[in-house]
Amino acid sequence: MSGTAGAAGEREAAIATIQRELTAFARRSRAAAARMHPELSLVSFTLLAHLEDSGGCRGTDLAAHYLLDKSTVSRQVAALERAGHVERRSDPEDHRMQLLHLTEQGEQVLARAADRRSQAFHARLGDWEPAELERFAAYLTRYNDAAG
Amino acid sequence: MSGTAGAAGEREAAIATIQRELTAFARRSRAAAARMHPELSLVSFTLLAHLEDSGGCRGTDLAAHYLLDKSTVSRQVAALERAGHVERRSDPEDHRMQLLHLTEQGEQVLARAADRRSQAFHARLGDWEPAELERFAAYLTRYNDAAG
DNA sequence: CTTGATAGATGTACTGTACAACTACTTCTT
DNA sequence: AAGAAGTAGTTGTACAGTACATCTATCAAG
Repeated sequence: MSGTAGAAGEREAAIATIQRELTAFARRSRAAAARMHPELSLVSFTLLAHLEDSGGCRGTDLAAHYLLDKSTVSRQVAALERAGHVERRSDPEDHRMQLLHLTEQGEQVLARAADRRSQAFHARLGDWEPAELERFAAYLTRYNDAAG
Repeated sequence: MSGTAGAAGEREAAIATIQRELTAFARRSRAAAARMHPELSLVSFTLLAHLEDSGGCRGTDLAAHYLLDKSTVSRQVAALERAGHVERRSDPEDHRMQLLHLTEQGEQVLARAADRRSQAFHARLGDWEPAELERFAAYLTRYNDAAG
């Protein structure tokens, strides 16, 4: 009896820790990104990264992928265009939509920000064993898949 | 040679995955909190939870702990007070500072939000093995400790 | 008693975000 | 072919969260 109660308690405790630590991380992330690469907010970084990964997509795709309102994306993209990081190309087949793609400058800015992010992550994970990294990566992926 | 290159590559890949998944989580967290408990934003929740954990503290302590500007905390606390979730008590020893503590209503609102958060986490982690939960919790704690 | 430190509030400004209403275009239906 | 319905994107408006600079009140140390 006390055995199962103890096991349930450990389970509770582990979940509480996960909740607390993930929340702490979430709280810090924007400010940390702002410190790491002030020229590119976390959201801008994410959108540019998606454009790079996808090789160009529409605003609607960004909105759907990140659960953002299309107006939010519209303004973000407008700002990124103003900054010279993205370009829009009208589709001759369908004049409603515009394909967004990175400019060369956008690629460079993204690369620099990605580099600084990567350095920060490497610094924090530098002394982890390969097997630990693999497991952590797998756990996070599994968690996010369940959340999304 | 190819052996070490492969190991380094796996390491890189794991770190990249961790980076991607943590970023994805951070991006979603605020909106998720807003959906989960609309009456208490992620930040408000965090501040109330800290007041509960600490059993009452000063605005400055909150600012230091969460790396927020004191003006931000001042306004957040003012809003929480307006909502009836916290009360301030002047210290007769030092009239500069005010001890913040939860009201009974604040405790209830916090408890409800915490409950809904907890349910969401349990739902996502329900089918994890105890050993997996322990390791995930330990990894997150280790990561955050390195980041802070 | 002045000087400097500390706690907090306020003025101002900017970012990210949503919702609603609008325009422009495309596709479907009759 | 004409009108209805759907889709992509923009714009008006509003709000939350945040920072920085500045101000007030208080305390502490010389």
